[in-house]
Amino acid sequence: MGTTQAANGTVAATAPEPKYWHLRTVLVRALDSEFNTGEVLPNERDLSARFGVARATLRQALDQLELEGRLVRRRGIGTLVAAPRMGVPVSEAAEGWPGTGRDSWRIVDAQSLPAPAAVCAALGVPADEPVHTVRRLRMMHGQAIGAETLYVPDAVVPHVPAIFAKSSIADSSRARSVLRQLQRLELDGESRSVELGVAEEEQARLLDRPPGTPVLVLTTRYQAQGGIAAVAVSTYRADMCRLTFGASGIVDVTPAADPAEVRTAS
Amino acid sequence: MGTTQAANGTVAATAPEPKYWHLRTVLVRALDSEFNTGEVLPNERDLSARFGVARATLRQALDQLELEGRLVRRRGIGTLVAAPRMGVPVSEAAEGWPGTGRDSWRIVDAQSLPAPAAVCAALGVPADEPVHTVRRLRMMHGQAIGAETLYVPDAVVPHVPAIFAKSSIADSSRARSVLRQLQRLELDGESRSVELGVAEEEQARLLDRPPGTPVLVLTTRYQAQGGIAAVAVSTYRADMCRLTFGASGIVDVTPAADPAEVRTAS
DNA sequence: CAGTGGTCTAGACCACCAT
DNA sequence: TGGTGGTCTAGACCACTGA
Repeated sequence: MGTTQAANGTVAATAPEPKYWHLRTVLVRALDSEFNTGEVLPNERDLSARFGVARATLRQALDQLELEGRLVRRRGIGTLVAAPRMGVPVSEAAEGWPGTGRDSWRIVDAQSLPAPAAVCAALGVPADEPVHTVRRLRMMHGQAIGAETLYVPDAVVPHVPAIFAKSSIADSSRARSVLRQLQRLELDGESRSVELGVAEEEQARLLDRPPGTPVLVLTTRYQAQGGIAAVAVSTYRADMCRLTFGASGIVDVTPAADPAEVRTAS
Repeated sequence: MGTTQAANGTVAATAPEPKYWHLRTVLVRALDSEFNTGEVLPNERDLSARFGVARATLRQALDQLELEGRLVRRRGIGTLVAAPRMGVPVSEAAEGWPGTGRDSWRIVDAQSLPAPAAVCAALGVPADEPVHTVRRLRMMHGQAIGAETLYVPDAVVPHVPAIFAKSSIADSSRARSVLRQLQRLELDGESRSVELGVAEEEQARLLDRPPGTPVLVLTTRYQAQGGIAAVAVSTYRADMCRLTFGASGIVDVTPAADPAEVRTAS
């Protein structure tokens, strides 16, 4: 019962370990030793019966494992053992100006819109001034693993056709124009930050996940012309990604394996 | 009811938004407009009654907000509005060899132990060879926000007193000796990666949080002497931290404010 | 002690997928 | 159509905090 009763009958003063945490531990061991990537676990009702707990309690344990990227749950299908997370390079060498390196990005669209207040402050533009807002997806192994919104003030890319500037019509050719102009600028440096977030409706849709999905939010400030010329806010699926920074010559500590099995499937 | 009924009476084919997600949206708006950092929300039973949902459903919404770092829940106390996350520098300039910059670290202990298999592989040592294992806490505003385990092979720090080498006795003077030796080495570069994890018992205890707490796992590979000389695995509290990389001259996009209010308060 | 969040239960219904 | 995970409920008890 996850109880605190010691063998001799005295009450231990330690910590009454929650059932769901104990369950998680048991499942971790099982996953490590008895299951392979892509295998289907018994369904939740069977599992909860087998462990003698309520389904809600079992689900609490599965929630943890999913947060850790060890499980993938698919409605109507079952609970699968996830492949190890992929390493996603976000280092200088791999990117430079967004889209420089031969990364796999898929442009969604672009329009001219007022940016969030925090972004405007960083860019040094008035809070209500429209800026080029480019949205694109980071693809890996044929999967959308991240969604990025790039904010670029008009003044930074003056040669973008006038038809596009100030227009709020979503268009992907505008996106290409903005990115081309950006790449001509000399980049002084970048600074990045990472934090945990949850996907709101918009991002969730782009990543093909339900709202509330945990994501790693990567904010990049591109420095050029003596100031911050652009800001990118990228949300990466926390279940699938390990963001890698710095010297690109080095590879991972975590086991390589071949990703894109469970994750890619269907 | 978070229903999908359209105004004209037809059934919309869109998505039946879950109650807990709708609740979260409502609460986010309330937090943004009507609450200040440190304020106490009504208790869960009142809130769930007020919104006409079961307590479990309300808790699902609060779980999301806690994951986003907007709320702090304290058993026996209540649910408080959290301060904005702190920016935690993990850039080259701020660190170099661990402990170089005037960061606030608190040494816990050190011993000689076999490292995890993945770490051994990166260091290029046999899986069962003991390495110096230094544990320390990253402090900020008087709070432990991260716990780090640093792995250093004997060969990299040959001048560490022989009493320490190969000894598995936990000791903080050994830690200082290892760190001193490390800082004398010329550092060629570093590579880092960040992913989402949950705190196991050990880390959870160090961070004064319950097991299962979401953390950002930062893995750093220090390159020196033509190879990887040391590996550090740091776990930062995801609710409190935004990890910042790169050029240290630049500050945050996200609002500064004064952290260390709710978070610091006992 | 009373009040708070944390855990757990047993059951219900829904949305989705394969067949 | 039957099986899966996703949502939601109403209620119970526990662990911790502060007065």
